[in-house]
Amino acid sequence: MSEVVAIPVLSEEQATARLREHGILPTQQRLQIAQVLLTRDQHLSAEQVLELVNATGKSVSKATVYNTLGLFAEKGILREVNVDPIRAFYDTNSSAHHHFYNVDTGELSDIDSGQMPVEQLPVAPAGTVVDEVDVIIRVRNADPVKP
Amino acid sequence: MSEVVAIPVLSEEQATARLREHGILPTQQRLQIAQVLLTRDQHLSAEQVLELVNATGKSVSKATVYNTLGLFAEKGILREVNVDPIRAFYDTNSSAHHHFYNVDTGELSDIDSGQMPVEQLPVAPAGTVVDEVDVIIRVRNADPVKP
DNA sequence: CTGGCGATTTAGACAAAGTCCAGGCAGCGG
DNA sequence: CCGCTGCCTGGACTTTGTCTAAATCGCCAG
Repeated sequence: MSEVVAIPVLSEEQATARLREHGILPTQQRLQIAQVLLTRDQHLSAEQVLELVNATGKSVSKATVYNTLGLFAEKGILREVNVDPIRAFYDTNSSAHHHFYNVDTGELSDIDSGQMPVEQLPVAPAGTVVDEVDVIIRVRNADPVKP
Repeated sequence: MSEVVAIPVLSEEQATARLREHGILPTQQRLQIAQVLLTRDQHLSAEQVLELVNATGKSVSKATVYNTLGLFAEKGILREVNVDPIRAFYDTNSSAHHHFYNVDTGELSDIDSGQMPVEQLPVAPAGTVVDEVDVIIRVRNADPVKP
């Protein structure tokens, strides 16, 4: 028989509220996605979201997952993180914070905001305004032994 | 008739020297790539490098360009910059510095190192060591008028 | 309740960036 | 000059993401 994995989901009411707060029309599929995503702070790629949603039973198409993640990011529910040139990650913690990226494992983790001093920003190039500041600290697994 | 564009290239001697400094065997193709890349500070995607090299007459295959850029990055001649999930950029300025990324134009520009205060780094997760710190400041074109 | 309409969703075709592979070539050590 | 090792190549392949045309949904006016 197939393995049953409990996937934690947000209640429909909570998900609906989150979407409305951000001016997003809560459709069936968007709720589906919001419910699996917004349960906790996590970093997922689009493909992972697709699998996760479909694992809950109700399936959502690939195109919709991509559209929805893009919409959520635009509306500020999610934050897109670019660390790997081959795929984007979406961070459910949309508050200002930075990331560690383990290049060996591909793991992404948040940097406690208190640990990263608010740095003084340089002036943006003429004709442009700052949109967002991303700090990525790339880390490697420490060699267990070193001669 | 076709337009003739002068592509500045490094001399073969200089390119050879740069490769040897970094412990890279200077083959025909690697020199070709080094000569067009290392003439000045620039930010290029792999596809752009491919076009650029082939525009000089001597052609190099796609696989070799990818392999070589990866090798150069590993050996510290280039720095890989991830700003856009759909393609990687290679920065010929390998010294420590950060970037502005214009999300409207896709333009990447260096941040003068004096303008970006050396921030105190947070402690890396257990079992890992810091490899590199990337700061990307995303900017948008300023709206020319705003009521 | 019913019709209509714009927004949303869908499957699947398509595109772009990058990787892999098997075969051929190059250049160096002997 | 020979052979070994590493390098290069074209082309097939993979992965991630986008596009399209058609079906469906949600919701309001009548």
